[in-house]
Amino acid sequence: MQRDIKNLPLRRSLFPGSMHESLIKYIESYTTTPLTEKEIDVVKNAFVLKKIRKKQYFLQEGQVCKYAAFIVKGAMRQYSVDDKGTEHIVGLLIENWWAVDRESYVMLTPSVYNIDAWEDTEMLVITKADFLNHLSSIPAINEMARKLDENYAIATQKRLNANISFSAEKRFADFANSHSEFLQRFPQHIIASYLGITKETLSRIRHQAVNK
Amino acid sequence: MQRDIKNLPLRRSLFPGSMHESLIKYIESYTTTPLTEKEIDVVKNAFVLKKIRKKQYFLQEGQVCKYAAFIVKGAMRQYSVDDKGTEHIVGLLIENWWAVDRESYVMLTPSVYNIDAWEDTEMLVITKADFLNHLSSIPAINEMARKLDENYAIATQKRLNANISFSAEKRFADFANSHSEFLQRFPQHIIASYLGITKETLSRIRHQAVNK
DNA sequence: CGTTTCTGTTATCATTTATCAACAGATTTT
DNA sequence: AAAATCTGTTGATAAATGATAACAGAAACG
Repeated sequence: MQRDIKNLPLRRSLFPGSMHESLIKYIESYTTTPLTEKEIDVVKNAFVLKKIRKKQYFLQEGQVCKYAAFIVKGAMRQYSVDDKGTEHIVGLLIENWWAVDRESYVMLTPSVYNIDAWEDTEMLVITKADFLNHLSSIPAINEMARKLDENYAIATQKRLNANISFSAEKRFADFANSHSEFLQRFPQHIIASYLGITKETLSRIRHQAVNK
Repeated sequence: MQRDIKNLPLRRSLFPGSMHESLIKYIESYTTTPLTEKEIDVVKNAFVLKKIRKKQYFLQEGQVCKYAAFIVKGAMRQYSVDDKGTEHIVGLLIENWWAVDRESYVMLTPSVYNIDAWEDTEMLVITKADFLNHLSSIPAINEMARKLDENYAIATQKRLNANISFSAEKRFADFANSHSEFLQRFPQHIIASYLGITKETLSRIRHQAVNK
């Protein structure tokens, strides 16, 4: 049985400097105006360390997505489940990505997605309220958030275009080219679902690709 | 032959008040802090009226998308073209929508998409430079831009999830429910392409749906 | 007006992909 | 160590969708 995230204690890091380094680096990679010392402290205090183990839920369908999570270490997947119980992967998430259902987090509506940990995962999480109270006045943070939204919109449109335009074989080839890191972290049936095909079809596609 | 947009003259509206009303209303619908009189003037002067006729290109594959366009009246489509010359519709755009390839506009890279007018169309356009120079200091504009990106990212993810999760029949049913206005503006083969299926398949799906 | 283009339907056949089932090696759990 | 689960493959068959072609009414065009 998977345990629910709400049963786990939140706690602030005992060593505030160590855990947040990758987040600070990440933010600064997205902005022209570097963070001041004060702002770095604000960020470190606003984000809270949370660890979840493999198979544990970060978000379950029907819940409001309370946290946005920056993944420090680990791997997660975001997916919907249809009438027949089949899972459809809409996102694969690893280090230096964000785990959040933006629709639910922003609109405070129940999510149609599940997010769970594929590997033991360490995240830095923040609620919408804490974000608004502590971070929305920091220019670099806003700049990053803007660019993230922009990049996300662009990436999702590309993926959509690939799905309506290309064959399963070409979609996999493109995916293997641009996201080879995922191939090593997730098994084939997860990749297949991400591409919108069955695991059997992907297995055959790969086999054919070898003989070319 | 389709004429290219760059051959057409740009001109500022002779009656600055009349043409920009829908844009001002649109902006204010997205923001909590209303525009000041001065800001309204800045907006009216920054956006330039452009009319294009049916079938004319607003953007061609290979070009950098120089303009972001707010559609005042008319209908457009955004699409890619594959090896075989088949068009794949990635977006259908009508009044109160934006016509722009965000990736190209933001990154200044050549676009992989075409955008053309399906009906005679009136737009208010702005270059990235003019946006940065004149509008980026207006809080309401930034608030709107943020929310637009947010909404766009959410909507595209929904469409992507539908594409990897649902049958063509269900995708069309959902589309007909949530976007009935498009059914009246665009012919079936355009809708089919938007859904990622052929026009023949859509024709059969619709016929089956009647007998249920 | 006649002609052309556009739109939508239907039929036939081909291709792609899904479904179901069985299996084996690897990994995890107990 | 044994049992259970996970992962990937393969075969047989079914279902969904695409490709091609032909056709007819509607709309646009010269």
